[in-house]
Amino acid sequence: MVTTRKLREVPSDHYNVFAKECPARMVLDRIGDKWALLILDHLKSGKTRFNELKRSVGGISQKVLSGVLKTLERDGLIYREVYPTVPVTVEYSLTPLGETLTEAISAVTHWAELHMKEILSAREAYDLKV
Amino acid sequence: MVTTRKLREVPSDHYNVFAKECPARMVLDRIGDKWALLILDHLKSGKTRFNELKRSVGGISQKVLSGVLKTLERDGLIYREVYPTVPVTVEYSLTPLGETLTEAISAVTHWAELHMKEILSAREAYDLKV
DNA sequence: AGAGATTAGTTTCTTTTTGAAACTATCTTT
DNA sequence: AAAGATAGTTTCAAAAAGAAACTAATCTCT
Repeated sequence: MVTTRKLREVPSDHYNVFAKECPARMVLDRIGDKWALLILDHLKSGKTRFNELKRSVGGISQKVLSGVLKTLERDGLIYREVYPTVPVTVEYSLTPLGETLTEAISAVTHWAELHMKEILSAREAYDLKV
Repeated sequence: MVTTRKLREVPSDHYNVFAKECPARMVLDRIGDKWALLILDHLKSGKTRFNELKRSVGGISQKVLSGVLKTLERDGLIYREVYPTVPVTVEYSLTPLGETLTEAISAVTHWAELHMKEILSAREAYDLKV
């Protein structure tokens, strides 16, 4: 026997984000990323175009935005609709599946805004000690 | 005028995770990270030691685990307690502030486990098309 | 007594990812 | 004619992550 450790509840089919090889972990690898969180959270406010997202999500590069949107689309979390206007228009929006995720995500981003002060003062205290 | 875009509600003091320079964003930079999410989520089950965390959070390297724990401690989200046993014992646990975050985080990790199948089939569908 | 394992990390080196900037292509505006 | 907008891709340098070895003190096994 190696160590005694508490096991956590795992839903239905033995999926477990803590297991490196579990597909659920691959899912978390995608959504557990600040850019994905911000993009999904922003899409809650409705269809958004590429450059609009780039302006809204401050500091993201086009390359990363493009990449994250691609994987979110592949994972069925967002739609990508192309309109043959000139220049071309591309609209991104949440799929029903993506919508089921945004509540959880908003809770996290909202938490960040809400508890910022506590974190900043914790940092100050820590930096004084060390 | 640049573009018309919907503004989202911002809590109390004009903090906004979408703004690159906002301190709330720095907070999200920390917690919007798969390793931080997994570590915090795991700590819900109680005090945990370094190597126990390493075993539980599959695939994390010691270097990264050590680094993430350090920043989580600095941000006041976890405690680090050292006991002068031999060999030394170090226990990590959630602070009250950290506990306020774990509910939001569990929602995300739990979502990953719950909706894995939908995501996997979305991927298959996408890969067939492209 | 020496080998091996344990603790919680750090160090070094390689590989991967990220970020910044420039570039594409087509059309409209100045 | 040059500039600006669209939605990206490409290229290159910098930063981060991952793998593996190393630390130091002590206990256990042979």
